[in-house]
Amino acid sequence: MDHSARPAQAIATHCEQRLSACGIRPTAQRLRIAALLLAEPQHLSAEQILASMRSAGARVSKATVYNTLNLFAERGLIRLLSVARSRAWLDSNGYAHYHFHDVTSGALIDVPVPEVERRRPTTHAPGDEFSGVE
Amino acid sequence: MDHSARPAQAIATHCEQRLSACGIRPTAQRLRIAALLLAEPQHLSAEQILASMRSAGARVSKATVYNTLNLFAERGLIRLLSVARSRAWLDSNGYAHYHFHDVTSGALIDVPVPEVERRRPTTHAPGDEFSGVE
DNA sequence: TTCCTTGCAAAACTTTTGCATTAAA
DNA sequence: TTTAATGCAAAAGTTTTGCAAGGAA
Repeated sequence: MDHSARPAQAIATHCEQRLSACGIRPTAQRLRIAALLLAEPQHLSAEQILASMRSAGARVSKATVYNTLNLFAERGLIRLLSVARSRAWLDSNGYAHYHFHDVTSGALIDVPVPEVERRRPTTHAPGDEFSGVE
Repeated sequence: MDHSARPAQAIATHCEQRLSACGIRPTAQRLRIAALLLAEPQHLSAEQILASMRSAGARVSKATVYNTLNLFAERGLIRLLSVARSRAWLDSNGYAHYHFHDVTSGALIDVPVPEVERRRPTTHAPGDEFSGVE
């Protein structure tokens, strides 16, 4: 008898519901990728996902993994943990500050610490949306 | 008369001192890269630095830019703003948490919000060093 | 001279794209 | 059947590496 907290069938059903809720057709590959990412909180690179799926016997291509990840991120199902397409370097001896990531433009905006602490519920420009806190 | 806050000469001297303080020989290319990064807080990609230097008339190669940036980061002069060599994807509907980046192993560690709030001055494993807050 | 730095080109690696094939509604 | 998703391979983009040439101590 299987004593694991969440049987495979329950996970599959859960993933299917979440994909459908986002208007994503639940294909076999997408369900497997979703199961990996949504089963428990974790950070995976595209390469890790590909390797994991293949070692589990799934036939899947790099392109599909990237397509799927980008689709999931676009629909808000997952989040991308790297800010820019390329890496960014900055002076470490500057003032203490947070980074705000403008998801639309990809820009990275410095915000001084006091400003964040004091004005938590602040105003937004029209159309601004809250994406998440890193 | 030049009314800019920091004359070019002052910036150059300042950069030279900071490089020397880190045991980095202050060559022409390194000083130009340092001037870009240290003049004011900003985030630059390697490509932006290269383009900026070349449009300013400097003769510099990609390899030198990367070598220099990696050297600066290694010596603690600047910081790298992307966590992993590759991008990472994660479930956005997980619990609220921070990310701790293990600089040595490159691992990304989840830490629940309450744990951070309550135990700010916590213990460290021997050899752990504090790298910075993002 | 000796050691370190640089530039160039090629290699390694990550992500995207084009297109024929396959699977889902 | 009609549309959308997949796999493959090639392309595009980013970062690293090897090595000869150049510069500083």
